[in-house]
Amino acid sequence: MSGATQEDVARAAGVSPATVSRCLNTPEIVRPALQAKVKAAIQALDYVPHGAARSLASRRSRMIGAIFPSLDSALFGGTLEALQSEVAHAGYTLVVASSNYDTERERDHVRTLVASGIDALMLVGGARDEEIYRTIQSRKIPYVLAWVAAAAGSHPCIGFDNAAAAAAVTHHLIDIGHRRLAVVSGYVAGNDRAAARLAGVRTALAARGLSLDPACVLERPFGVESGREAFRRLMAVEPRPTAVVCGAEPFAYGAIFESAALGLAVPRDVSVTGYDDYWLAAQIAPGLTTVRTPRREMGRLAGRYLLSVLAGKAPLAPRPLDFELVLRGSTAPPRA
Amino acid sequence: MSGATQEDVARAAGVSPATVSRCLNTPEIVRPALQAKVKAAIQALDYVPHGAARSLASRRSRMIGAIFPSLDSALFGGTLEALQSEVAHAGYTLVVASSNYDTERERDHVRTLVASGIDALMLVGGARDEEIYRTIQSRKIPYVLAWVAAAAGSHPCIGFDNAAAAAAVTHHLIDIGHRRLAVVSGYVAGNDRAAARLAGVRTALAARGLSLDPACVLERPFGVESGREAFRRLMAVEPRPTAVVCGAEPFAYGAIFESAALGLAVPRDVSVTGYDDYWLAAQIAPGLTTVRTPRREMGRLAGRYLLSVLAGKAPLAPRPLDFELVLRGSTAPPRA
DNA sequence: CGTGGCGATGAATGCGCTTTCAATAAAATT
DNA sequence: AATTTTATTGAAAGCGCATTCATCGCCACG
Repeated sequence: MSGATQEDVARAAGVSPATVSRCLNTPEIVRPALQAKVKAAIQALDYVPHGAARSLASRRSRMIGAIFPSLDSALFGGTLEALQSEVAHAGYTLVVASSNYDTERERDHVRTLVASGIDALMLVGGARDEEIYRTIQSRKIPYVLAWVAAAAGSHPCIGFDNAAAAAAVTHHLIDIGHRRLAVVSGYVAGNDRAAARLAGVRTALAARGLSLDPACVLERPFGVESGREAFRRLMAVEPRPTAVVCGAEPFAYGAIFESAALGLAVPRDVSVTGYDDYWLAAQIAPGLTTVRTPRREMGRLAGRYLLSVLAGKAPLAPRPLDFELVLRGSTAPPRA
Repeated sequence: MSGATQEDVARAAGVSPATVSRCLNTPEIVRPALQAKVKAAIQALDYVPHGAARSLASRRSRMIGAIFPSLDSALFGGTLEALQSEVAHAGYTLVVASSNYDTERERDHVRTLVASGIDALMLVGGARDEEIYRTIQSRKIPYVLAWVAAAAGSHPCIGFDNAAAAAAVTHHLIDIGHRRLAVVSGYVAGNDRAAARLAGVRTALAARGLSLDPACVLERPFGVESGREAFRRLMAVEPRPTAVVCGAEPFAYGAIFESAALGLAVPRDVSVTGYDDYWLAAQIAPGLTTVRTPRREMGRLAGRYLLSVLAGKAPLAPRPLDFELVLRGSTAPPRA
């Protein structure tokens, strides 16, 4: 009913359970003849090894956990898909959870995942309670932080430099003549990516002797609607900013859509930049100047990193990944 | 190191391991006094029950599996998020995999997930080898098919009627005067949602004595680029169709973007409809006439359904969920 | 003051598998 | 040909927990 056991297979194949186990785990040390018999028995009985029993005996669950701030947005889809594919390829199974950008919930999920026996864990970003890290480290569970290049406390990271990417966008705007910038950012509390991006803008401005008008920095929940609303508000600031740097792409789409509603032309009246480079950035009119983030790459490499730690290989020290500034039509010099 | 065991806790609390177990699983049958001591010991030792051992002894893993055709697209994000949230709320852990719209790979994942001991399983759609169903059923694993309302063989489904939704869109077009429709569809092989949608269009047309010109039915991989290319090709068909029904929303976005490139006006020169109603449908100009699908609802209810089966409660026979035809600016009567 | 009954606890068993460890057969060495 | 390796296999011991089953107080009741 609930499946044949190793012993059933052993009996059917006329060998010991140990041999069946070895056929599955270290086939190279069992004679081909026996192996064939065992394989046949497995087929005949439709034997599927019992995962829990395996985990218990071997102390490895072959499961890897991942907690994302959200599973709904397009943001992490690529990372998730790539991660899943990578670990599945190595025979691992992916356990996911969504923290909803909530540290409390993330903590609970870490607990649950650790209890469920995951062998390794991927988290997004580095901003969280030390307690969470302790929980993971005390169990000696390999982990990696995705979407950031460096986190306080030197945790292993697979990501890019969020601040540098935001700075690159900002420098571009300054280079083409903008002086009054505005920023639409995600909430920076508990979100070090958002914080780094905002900081990157500030750094870039400071390097040119400029700064952000506090009225021109808006924190909003992610979403196009937020982008529209924020853009509307920013366009009412006096003196009006000539460029709006969006810390997440949906804000930028919202800004561009709202500009039409406001009778403003992008980039003639105001420049807009995004952050991530989704497909829409290239399709929308005007095309969105943005920074392309290595979303899938992060999933792939995070998986690879964890797998190699699990395999006992010393993984390469993860280097920051590249981003790419993509110039399109949404940015232009400000009107004289 | 790898954590205290039940026995350690028992010793620390001066009780038997059995009592510790009961404190965790059936606290109502252990005296408050003892319970307090055990809880204290658990705290002190930072005891986390070993999931695999638990599963092995109890024959339940508290894990639920889900296999999606894709994890990257926005398509299933809402369903995934809702499902995860629902099962996590009940103390279950979600194991995901992506089949990449590939039946072979799906089969492998089912095997892996079953082996890893999931208690229940969610799949998308009903088009797959009987063998897969046998694998699941022989293990008596509760399962549910999402995104469809009914599948061959009367499997439990949580979804809406894809054909009816496509038919609703089609009837709308016919009602406002269209007679020459075109369809951009996903590959129908191995994708019963795509197939049902295409069939729904055909049914609706047939009900009015109309039919599809074979040259006006294009199957494409999902994506905006496909939509653009397909739209371009359809606009070259003679006589040119007056409306393009897209079986997936990205096709529709592609069509609308391409129409601008072609110098065609939507809906004046050609009407376009979508399928799913993403946020972009309401933001784009013209707004996209489409059908809103209950994406999150499906995840929530699929989770709830599986949980209630696991709890031994007879779940309500799942009824088809509602979709909603959303009329916006991308459809209008054809030019006379 | 004695007895049946019930609720709470402990002892013991086994879930299905991996993994030493010992045993055997085959191959290699002298 | 005798002996040492080496390559395979089997026997058996848990892995950490849930779960009977038996036990022991304790209270209600007689």
